[in-house]
Amino acid sequence: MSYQQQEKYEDTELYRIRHSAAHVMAQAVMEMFEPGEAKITIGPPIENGYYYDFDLPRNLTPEDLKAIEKRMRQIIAKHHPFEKKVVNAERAKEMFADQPYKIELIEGLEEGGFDEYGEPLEEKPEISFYSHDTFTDLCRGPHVEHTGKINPSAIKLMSIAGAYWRGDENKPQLQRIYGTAWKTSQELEEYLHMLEEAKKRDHRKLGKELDIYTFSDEVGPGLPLWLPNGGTIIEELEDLAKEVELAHGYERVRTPHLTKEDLFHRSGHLPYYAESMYPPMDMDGVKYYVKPMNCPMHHKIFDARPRSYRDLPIRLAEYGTCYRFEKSGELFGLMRVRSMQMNDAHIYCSEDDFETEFMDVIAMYMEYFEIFDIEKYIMRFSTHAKDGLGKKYVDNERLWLKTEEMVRQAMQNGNVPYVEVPDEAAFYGPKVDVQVWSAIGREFTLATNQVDFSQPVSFDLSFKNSAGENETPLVIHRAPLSTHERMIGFLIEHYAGKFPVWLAPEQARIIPITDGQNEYALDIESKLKAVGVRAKADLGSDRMNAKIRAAQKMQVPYMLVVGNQEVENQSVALRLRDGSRKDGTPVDEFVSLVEDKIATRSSELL
RNA sequence: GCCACUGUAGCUCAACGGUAGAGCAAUCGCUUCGUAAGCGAUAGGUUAUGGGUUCGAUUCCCAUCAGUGGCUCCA
Repeated sequence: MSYQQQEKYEDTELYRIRHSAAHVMAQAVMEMFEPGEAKITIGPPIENGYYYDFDLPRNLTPEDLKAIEKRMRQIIAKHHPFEKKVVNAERAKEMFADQPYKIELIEGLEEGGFDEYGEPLEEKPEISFYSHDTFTDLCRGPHVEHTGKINPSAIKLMSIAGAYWRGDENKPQLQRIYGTAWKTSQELEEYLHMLEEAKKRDHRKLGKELDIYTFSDEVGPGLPLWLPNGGTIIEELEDLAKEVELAHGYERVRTPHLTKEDLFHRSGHLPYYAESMYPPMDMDGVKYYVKPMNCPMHHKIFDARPRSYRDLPIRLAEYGTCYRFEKSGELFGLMRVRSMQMNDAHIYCSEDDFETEFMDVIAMYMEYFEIFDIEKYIMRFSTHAKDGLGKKYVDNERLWLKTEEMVRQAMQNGNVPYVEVPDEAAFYGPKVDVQVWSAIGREFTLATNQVDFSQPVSFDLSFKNSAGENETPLVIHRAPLSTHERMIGFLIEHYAGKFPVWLAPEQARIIPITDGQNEYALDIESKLKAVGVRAKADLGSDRMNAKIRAAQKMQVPYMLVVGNQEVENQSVALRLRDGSRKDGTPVDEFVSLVEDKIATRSSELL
């Protein structure tokens, strides 16, 4: 995603090193096959490295990767210069006569139309080649002066993957090799170390270790089962949502998981969203669908009685359970699942109220981000694309342009930084998504704020305005806390399992030093439970050290070690999960400390 | 869905043609200990599932299922 990268990346030496490494890799791969057998496509630098896509007569293996990497080092050692040559299209096509993908690219350039990803270009570019040693590639550069400028001890081939030509699943599938390249071996080591560290906080690993969720083959892929610890976190998130939504004037509703097909025809889901829906079940000739979104039911609640402008805005909230049939390869731990519970709400408002309502949702994001200390994110404003009208998007260009301008104005007036991305909207309107990254660097949408000018019309929603006329409301779909699945997946990684006290499944563990203090430990446990603290006394026969270790591994924020001394003073030897200690803390003092941290949803332990 | 890889006890891994083994967790004893692993014993597996090759399959082959890395797609 281009907006992730600094504009300047393309001007850096690292960019040229990676781009050149891609060419060197392509040479090494070409040498493994008879002339004309291997087809080259594109090989750009990306964040942290580069890739190159090939169409090859056989599949590459991990052993090939080692051989390719070895050959790359040999090529690098020869210090082959990179030479640029500008040619006309005719000559270019001659040179790449046996490279159909290159011919396609040259034709794109010739027509002045398209770059290597098939994206339109502003002006007709020149056609240039870069050659080094035996390898020549259609390429606009830039490169390093010669292959020796690539540090042979700072490169590594990372993985083999499939990728569609021009990212189109209807086009041939290519083999992609990902590589990384740095200036120094130390930078490479740091990068690899960073990847290792990221794996440790992967929610799939931590979610298992912390007993938050599980999957069962018998239940099905993408259908997570929340363990008690996960259930606790869900309860806390819902309590937070209830509080905040009450303060922002929302009302809570409840709707079924299942509806007749007609409702989804009317909403537009069946024409535009059918691919992502579970197939219907047939009841006496009537088809019922499990809901992929809650909106149609909320619309019917709005429509349950006549509405006046005085009632507006109406804000209906529900932690609704939805089911979406995501393709099998798209599933990803908790972050991408087939059953999910959304922090959903629909705001019905007039056009005049739109900006206030839309910005109030953005303000709600900010409130949440502050609570969770979320700092790294991007607001992405997704708009329609003209040629998707009637296919991906409801066919009403006038309303698309109008509502997009309303959102743009609202964001600008509110001074909210955002990037605008065409052709990413929901089928019913433009949206502003909050993009974040998983521990392993995968980007995904956390929260969303969407405009809908389509469903209110198809549902015949209306209210009486002050002039006594019927007016169609706008609908805002919003999910600041995402879904439980994605939010908790994200939070596990965000906190690396060290949840703030209010979210921690177990908030305090009491550890008696010998069983002589068991009774005292149980006393403290019930004192804490009485004020709503999730506490547990560990009365096992392990030594204290082992009990501490067990509590540490579960990231319990507070460990209360109690021996004879503590019993005498009515105190606890407080140990925090960061290893620090506050011995001799009076029990009452600890109780009020933990109560305060929970009540204020503090990120601090002390 | 597509391409590649992987699938052994709850977890992390070993054995890789001669009918499975360790550590941790669990259970039961012993231990009663001052801030990240005390000691011992017991139990736990039709080696994802279903076929095939073989005298013999966890190991080789095929299919299915699931997971992983990507692509596509998304809260």
